[in-house]
Amino acid sequence: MAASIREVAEIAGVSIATVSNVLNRPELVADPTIERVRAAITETGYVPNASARQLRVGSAPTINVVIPDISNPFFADLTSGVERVAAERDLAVLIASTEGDPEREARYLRTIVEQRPTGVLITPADTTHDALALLGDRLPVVLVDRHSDGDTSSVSVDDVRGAAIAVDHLAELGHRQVTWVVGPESIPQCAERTDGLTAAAARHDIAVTTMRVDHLTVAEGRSLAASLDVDDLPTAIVCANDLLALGVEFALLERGARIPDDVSIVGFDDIEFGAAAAVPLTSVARPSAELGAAALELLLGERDDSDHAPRQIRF
Amino acid sequence: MAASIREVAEIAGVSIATVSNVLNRPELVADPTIERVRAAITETGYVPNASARQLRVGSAPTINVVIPDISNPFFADLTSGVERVAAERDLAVLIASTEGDPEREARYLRTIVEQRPTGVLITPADTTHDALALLGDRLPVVLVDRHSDGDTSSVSVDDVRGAAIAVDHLAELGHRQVTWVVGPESIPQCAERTDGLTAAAARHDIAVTTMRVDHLTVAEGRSLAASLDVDDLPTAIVCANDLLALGVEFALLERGARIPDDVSIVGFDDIEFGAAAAVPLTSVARPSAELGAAALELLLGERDDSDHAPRQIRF
DNA sequence: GCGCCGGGTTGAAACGTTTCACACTCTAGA
DNA sequence: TCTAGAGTGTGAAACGTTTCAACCCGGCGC
Repeated sequence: MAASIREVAEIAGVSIATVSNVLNRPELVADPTIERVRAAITETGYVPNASARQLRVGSAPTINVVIPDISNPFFADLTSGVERVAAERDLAVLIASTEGDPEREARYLRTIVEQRPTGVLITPADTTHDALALLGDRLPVVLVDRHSDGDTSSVSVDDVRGAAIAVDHLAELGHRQVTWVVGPESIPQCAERTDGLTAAAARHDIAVTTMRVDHLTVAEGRSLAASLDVDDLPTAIVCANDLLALGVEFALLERGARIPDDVSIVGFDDIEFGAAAAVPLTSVARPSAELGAAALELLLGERDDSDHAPRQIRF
Repeated sequence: MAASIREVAEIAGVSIATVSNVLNRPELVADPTIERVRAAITETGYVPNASARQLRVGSAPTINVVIPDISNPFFADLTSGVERVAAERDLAVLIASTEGDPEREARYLRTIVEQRPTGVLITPADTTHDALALLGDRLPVVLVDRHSDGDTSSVSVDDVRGAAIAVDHLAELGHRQVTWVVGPESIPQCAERTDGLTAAAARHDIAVTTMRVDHLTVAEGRSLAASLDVDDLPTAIVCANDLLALGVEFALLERGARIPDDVSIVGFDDIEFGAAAAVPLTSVARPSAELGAAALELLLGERDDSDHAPRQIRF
């Protein structure tokens, strides 16, 4: 049905090799021939078949991005950083969202490996890295927003330091205690931020109360805040990300708390929604788009250098 | 480098056809043989090459979703509806975000056509449908959240009616005038809602003031609200989507307006963030996930029936 | 007049699958 | 004893590209 390179060649009166050359290395072809082939292409509405090309060439001009949650603006921003540098290199970016489900993640990775893309950027759903085992060393991979311990490259943020910044800030404002709202320790961000926060709190002699939630979402933040005694609030609440923080803030505002007079709320990621909230969220910014861009650049650089030493970049 | 079906066949002592059968139609193969082939597969770490398969079969087990803005929760939800039904059919869902840029959209569509996926779901960036011309009738396509005039199938929402619902609601509350905050008319949703709103307003004898923004984002909502006189607010503001509405709400709250006492704000889409806002947003709900699911089902149904009559579904 | 060069073009192999038609071996029934 | 048919397995073609080696041909230097 769809026109193939053979028909184009026939109409233009050349061989299929020449058609291929017109498409990929026009400098080898005489001008009038190029002309004729181009005409034949538009006449037939020919579109090259990517599968055939990839089969021959060995890999697809494609970057797959695997993230846990597409509705988290942090990941949306990250993706746009990836897309920016991909566009320069004529690579298409394909996004898959695992909803934090390791099984789904595995499914996606399996089909991705079958696809033989140029590379994969992944933020694994949890810390148990068997996800990577699936990829093996079959494909160039860079971990994004996860620090790796040496075998794979990664681009991440120094979350220990980030948490310290948050605490320093609160200490400066005179707080003597904070409540730390955090997700499961299997998410590395949570673990690192817990470390950074407790260390910094100890340094400033600040007391920490920890509350745990299952997911880093607005809804969980809300329901957690519902369990707080609004007449006996801590002076400061630090949340493991902005979604949580927004949830907490909304719920508390609703129940009549004044922010930041009664309680200071701090989040992580600095998403656009946070700045736009009723009481703009104080947040430890993380360079999401830069993170994505750097990850892809690292990936591409690594692919070109045969020198395969994995690198870890920290922001 | 990567093991191919040939090596597996050799190790298992069978032909490649048999390996292929083990993978795709195991009922044709004797149990002990299956066993042997499976062992060879794990031994070699064989992963089938999707390009080769697709080249042979003609299409990839893949659905491409093209949307204007991945950070709009409405589209994120829509996508998750698509993923749900895709998972049942063992199809992978790949998302591309055009950021409302028609040129980018064109680029994506070009590579998608080359990929020969099972189908494409698209919310075109603007109303001038040359995007579809690119696809031609090469691929099964369903328009999502856009109504089409007959040549292609589509799944959309009756926005005229939605706008009417909003106005009816306001009329019931006793409002005599509304301010309508809307994006460019080239976005069909905006146009339809404008129609529905003005018609319904006329019916209720309500005065409409229209204000126009360029993008349907929180940021635009904020800056628009900044231009309002906070001491002389309209009694009701209807915004073309929830992002705008949230922006307006946040900006007005910040400037001391009381909501809903001073002014009622109504949005469209009923995104999770809206419900979670300081003053929960009143919003005309739209079944985002259902929209996505229905679109994919329509697409698949159409592919199977050779009966090619395009259908338009309205929620 | 000869050999060489280089620009332009092409034939054919190769990429890794799926699938169709066919072949082989048994068993059961006539 | 012969045949039909079920149950397994296989050889080879086909999918649509890219690329390499080879070819053709006209012009140039000798």
